[in-house]
Amino acid sequence: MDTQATRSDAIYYSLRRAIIEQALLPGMKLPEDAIGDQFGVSRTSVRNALVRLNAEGLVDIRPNRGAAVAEPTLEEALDIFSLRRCLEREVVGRLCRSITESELAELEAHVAEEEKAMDTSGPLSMRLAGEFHILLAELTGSKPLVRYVSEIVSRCSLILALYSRPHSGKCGVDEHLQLIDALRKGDPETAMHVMEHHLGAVQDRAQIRDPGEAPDIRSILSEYARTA
Amino acid sequence: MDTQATRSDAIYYSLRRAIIEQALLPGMKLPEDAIGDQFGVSRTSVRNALVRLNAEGLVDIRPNRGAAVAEPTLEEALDIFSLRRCLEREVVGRLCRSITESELAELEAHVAEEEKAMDTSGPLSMRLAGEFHILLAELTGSKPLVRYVSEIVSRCSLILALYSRPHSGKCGVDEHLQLIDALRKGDPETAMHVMEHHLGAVQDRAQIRDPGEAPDIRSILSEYARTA
DNA sequence: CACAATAGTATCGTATACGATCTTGACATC
DNA sequence: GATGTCAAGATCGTATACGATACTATTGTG
Repeated sequence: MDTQATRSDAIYYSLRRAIIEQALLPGMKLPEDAIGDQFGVSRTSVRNALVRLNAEGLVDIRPNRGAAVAEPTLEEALDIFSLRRCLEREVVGRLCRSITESELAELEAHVAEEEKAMDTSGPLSMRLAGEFHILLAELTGSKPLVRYVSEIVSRCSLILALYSRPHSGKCGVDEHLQLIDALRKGDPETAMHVMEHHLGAVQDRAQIRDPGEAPDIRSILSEYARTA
Repeated sequence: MDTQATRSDAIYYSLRRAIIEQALLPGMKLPEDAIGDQFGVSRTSVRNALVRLNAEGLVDIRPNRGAAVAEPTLEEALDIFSLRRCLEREVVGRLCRSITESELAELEAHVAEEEKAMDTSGPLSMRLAGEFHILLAELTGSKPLVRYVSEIVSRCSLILALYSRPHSGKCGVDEHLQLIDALRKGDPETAMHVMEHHLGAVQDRAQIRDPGEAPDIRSILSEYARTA
């Protein structure tokens, strides 16, 4: 996982992480040259990565006008959250009748990491919060489901970047623990209800916020180029 | 819609259609050179298209070993159908409280086309059957939902190509009409039930089939190169 | 002074080229 | 006869180059 098979992959994962951690904010332009320079690769590899990010809705590509971090409208944001509910209900439903104690332990370990990261910087804890949901999806063993949940969760990060206020400290750790408890009991009704409540809470953080000015893309990506 | 903005787009849509209409069967190799030759473009544009198709699960790309039409395992197939139920339930639920009479007419017009195509070749009627579901998603007005349903429906075509028998004549036209009736009544319960039943019927066509031999990719694509 | 035309720059879309990796088939060896 | 080795060909990943398109700032005109 340290070095990817291809350079395109490396760029893809780096950009993805940069977007999810909100280092690259919605609306920010993503010029192929600048990114290529920063990562030390040609435009070809960058384009490949951008195409993929576009396919999963994290990046908008307008012909001959370049790529930019997607800016979901408020309307799209509501759709996406609605879809997320739909998908995560499916996840919870499947897990209730299949989850094992060791998998529950895995989830608890993840939440422990979340708690540890709560003190430190926002980006990490934001990413971990999302990855909890992706981990849930992975435990279903359904690759397509993982793909969709990953995608949706990423886009929700984007939405929170656009519409949420600075964001509250806890970031849902308690709710994650509640969910684990519900899964352990194996009762779909309560589990789904907890999930529903949790997602509602996440969504409720959405609120208008002004975009602010655009800093230099190279300085932002210098952090991400190292770990590519 | 006749000519796409970029060549990559043209290739993308052509390949996509070829896969959905089962001209390109699961497992078939997709060499960049051969496709580029056939469409009269360079590998660059073909690659771009293949990356996109890979992102939506229609094509597998293995590093340094080329692309091939995806071959969902039986297990993945079940997952995908389960996901499809989940998504289309969402679609139907939304439509029940928003659909207008003119939209219903639009659906009926589409089914009329399906009926007309029933006599002709399989590929067309198979594509139309899928597009009915995509049209449903479009009527929700939710772009993300359309994207996901399109993706899932395409992959279901792939699955039917792999696992279904020659395929029955009606192909669900009656069920589509039933669904429209249910939507007109605006009752979510019956509508979802009808949808559930319909998808169950589609899924039940799944059955093992042997892959057969691989014909020349150029001759298959000559048909699709014209309309690119 | 406001606004349209235009030249210059930045950025993208695509083709081509080259090295790297994988596949295939022949040959040698056990 | 089975298996391992290696060379030739096929195919891919990536860099680079060039024409096309969109953006920007300057200049000229009403």
